[in-house]
Amino acid sequence: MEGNRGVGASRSYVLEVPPLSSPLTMHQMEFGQAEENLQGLGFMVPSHGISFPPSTAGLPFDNPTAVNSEKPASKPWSNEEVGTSDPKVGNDQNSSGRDGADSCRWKSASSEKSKVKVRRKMREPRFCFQTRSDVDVLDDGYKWRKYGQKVVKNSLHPSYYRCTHSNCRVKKRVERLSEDCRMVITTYEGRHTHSPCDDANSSEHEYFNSF
DNA sequence: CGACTTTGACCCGCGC
DNA sequence: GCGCGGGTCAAAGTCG
Repeated sequence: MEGNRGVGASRSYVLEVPPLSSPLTMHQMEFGQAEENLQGLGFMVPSHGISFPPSTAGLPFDNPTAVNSEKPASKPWSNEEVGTSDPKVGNDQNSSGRDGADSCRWKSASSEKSKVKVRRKMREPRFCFQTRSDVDVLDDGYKWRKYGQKVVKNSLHPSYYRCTHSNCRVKKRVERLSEDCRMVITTYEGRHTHSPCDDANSSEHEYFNSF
């Protein structure tokens, strides 16, 4: 797309994933420590109640290497509501969100459309960060189901994932930089309504639940 | 057989 | 208003 469609306030980070030790497993990582690292490094921990990179928070990385790296290509995600509409977003997400759409497809009735429009504008809070990894899908403790992939500009093949947990509408988008295939940009949208343990039985993931 | 992935089509928002 | 491009749907295919 030409113009930045409202380059959003999506937060972005760059994390370097150690090449070995399957970067995606949340192994023995000290999440608390990780968080400190993040903050110490200037990572922004949202203070307004949105889910910190839902599960991204404690990402499985020991050593985040860079900070606040803007996404290379402008991403169209206007994230204005990040700081303002969390509660609404949460409600929307839980009550009418896409699930509404699940039962009554949003492309059907015209009356629905108006709702949808509103909903569409009310984007979920988003977090994006970059990682250097050979694998696309980070094991953040949640279970994801791919629901789409598309070739877009400035990105090879962004994949779209949705949390498989019922009533959880969290989505994430995974894309690789065209310039550096090892760079993976993961964007989380929404907030988990359950703990990672519901999906993956790992005590480490309990940490995420605090967000 | 159920869960998941792939993929083409569709819809909508935004810039011009 | 039009066209482009991103995001999502859903049928079909694949896998365990």
